[in-house]
Amino acid sequence: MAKISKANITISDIAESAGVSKATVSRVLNSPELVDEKTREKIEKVIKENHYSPSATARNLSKQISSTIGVIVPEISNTFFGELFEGIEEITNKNNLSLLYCSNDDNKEKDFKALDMMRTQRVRGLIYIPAVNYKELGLLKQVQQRLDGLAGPVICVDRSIGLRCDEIYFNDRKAMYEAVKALAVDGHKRIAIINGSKQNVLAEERHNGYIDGLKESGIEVDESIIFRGDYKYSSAYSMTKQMIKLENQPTAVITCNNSISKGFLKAIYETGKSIPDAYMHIGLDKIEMLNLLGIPYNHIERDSYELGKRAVEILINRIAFPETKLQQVVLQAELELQTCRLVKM
Amino acid sequence: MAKISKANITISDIAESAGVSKATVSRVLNSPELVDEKTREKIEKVIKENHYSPSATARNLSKQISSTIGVIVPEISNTFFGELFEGIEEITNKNNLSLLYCSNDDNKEKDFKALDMMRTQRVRGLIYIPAVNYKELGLLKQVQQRLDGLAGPVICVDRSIGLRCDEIYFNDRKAMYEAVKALAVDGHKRIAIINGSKQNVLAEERHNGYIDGLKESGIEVDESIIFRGDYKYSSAYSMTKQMIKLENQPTAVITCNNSISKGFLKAIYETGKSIPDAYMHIGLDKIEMLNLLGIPYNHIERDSYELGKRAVEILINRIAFPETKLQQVVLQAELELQTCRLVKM
DNA sequence: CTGAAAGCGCTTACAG
DNA sequence: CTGAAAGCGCTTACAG
Repeated sequence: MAKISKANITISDIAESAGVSKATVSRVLNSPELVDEKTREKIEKVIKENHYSPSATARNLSKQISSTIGVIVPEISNTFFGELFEGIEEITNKNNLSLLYCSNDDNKEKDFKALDMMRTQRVRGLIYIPAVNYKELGLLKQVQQRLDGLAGPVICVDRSIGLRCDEIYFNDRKAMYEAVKALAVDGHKRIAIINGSKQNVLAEERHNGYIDGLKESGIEVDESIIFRGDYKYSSAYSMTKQMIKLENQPTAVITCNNSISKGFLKAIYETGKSIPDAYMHIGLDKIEMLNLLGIPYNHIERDSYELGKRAVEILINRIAFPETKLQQVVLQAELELQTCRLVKM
Repeated sequence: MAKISKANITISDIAESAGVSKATVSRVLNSPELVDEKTREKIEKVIKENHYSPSATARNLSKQISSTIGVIVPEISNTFFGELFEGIEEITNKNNLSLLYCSNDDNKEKDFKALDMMRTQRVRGLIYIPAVNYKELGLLKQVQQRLDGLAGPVICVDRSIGLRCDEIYFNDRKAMYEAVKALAVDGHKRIAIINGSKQNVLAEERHNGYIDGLKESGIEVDESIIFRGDYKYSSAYSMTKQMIKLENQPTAVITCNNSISKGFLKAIYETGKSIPDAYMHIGLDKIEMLNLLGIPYNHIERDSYELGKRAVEILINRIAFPETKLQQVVLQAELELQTCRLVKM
């Protein structure tokens, strides 16, 4: 039982060195209780001495199953997804699953490429945030086909686009509805919204919630203060600049994601205006920096860390029980109206 | 050549359906130029019709080499690492490499577990940010042994702790030196520093740069305004509160990472003070929110996106040319003294 | 409790 | 240009 002098030690080397068969070594690795204590100890010693660690590749091939979970996310540098991803990692790590990462940059081509990779890698399950609203584009079938071709189940996160798989997302429509109502109760009659494009499912959800809220509050819809661009900082920035020039000004503004909120604030700030003096404001998602600095910031809070954790749990459950009915989990976003005073700049 | 009706289509199914051998199918997958055009077209048709995609697991085992790169990062929700990770993903994606992700939470145990996983997964190469300063802990050999046991080369990123592998990091010492000098030139003689712990390599680097700067400027070192906690928000917050109570106040403060800067600003803000009226301030790393809002913020800028891209490039190069000499790449951090005016809160 | 053998889905050196 | 065969490093049903 001298040290094995080889670069890549395999199960055969261990078996030989311990004077047993590969099968027995494999058993101490997988079901040690089946192996006689003395043989087991001997084998374990050889394994330890040689720092042997079995190849996941070989095991996966043999078992016809992999131990890695795939995750496809738009972009990790947006805090919402960063925290989502951390939640995911916490649970996969606890369950000794590896994590294969791919970003799709909200881009259809990259998304397809990512899906193909997950396929080829035979991931055990996939956590999937679709890049775009494929339903709108008439590409839903193509995507569904790709999901069906995967080796494991899929959970679709954050964006519900009608895919046949488990889903988990926030109730953005309701949250928006409540935001509008809160503003209306506060006396606001002209409530602007800066939102993403009509192709985006979430933007539509949020738009509908906004309309719900107006109707419920008896406020007429005014297209001139409904702004739709994309979910990027720069688009929100220029729409805000436009808004500021409007004859008939809104008194309150709702911004539909983090980047939009930032673009909005930047434009306001640059113009020498301040919140809430110029407009009452409610943003979607917290902005960490404001929170850390203790600056009150009205927003809809969505716990994306929790979202990530729950998503993995559902996926693991689905892997264990493939036949149970598909589920849609809806998480509640919470309206956080702090002091109704934003940073005074 | 009817559609194959099976759940998991393999190369044998394709071969059979196309009336050729597995070897030939494999060739059209790997080196199509070796295959006769007509046979190739026939095979390609069958592949497409059946949406066949070869198993990376089987291929990896057969080729004795994997197509995934591992990455071990402290935490993705810190913007510095989030952007680093995006840089990494961009390059791996371009090179059709998959990315196996693990976080270590700046925690030794998780770090070891992550390394073991990378071993077992036989990653082609590893991008590694060590959780802690193992040299200090006398565990360098253990870590080195783990790195040596990996299937591929390693690039150590952001923290140089004396590991035998390629390295890339920022010249923090020089950046700190320059920050101190800039403040001294501006007339400051009492320059405080809020820094991470002595166990942390980077904290030591930064500390040394600070001392260099003082010496060069003929300023005596004053221990009472050198604060060392950890790199967390809360620690910086309480140290700042302490600092504010000091008899002999500093006139300028340097904070040694993002979280520390935030804790510092929060404490300053809460006390009703403002920057730069109370203290001139230089932080390490940008703070996105301040930047977006157009609020001037003196800081040392480190492009972590670039760091990530370069790291992968070096790793890919090392994989291609294993025998070339190990390299240490030092990136320059840049002092950005905007208007020397920070947010007025 | 243990071993020999077949098999997982590929690749590739070899022969033709 | 193509195929048969061996091999990659495991697991597991089967026999003993």
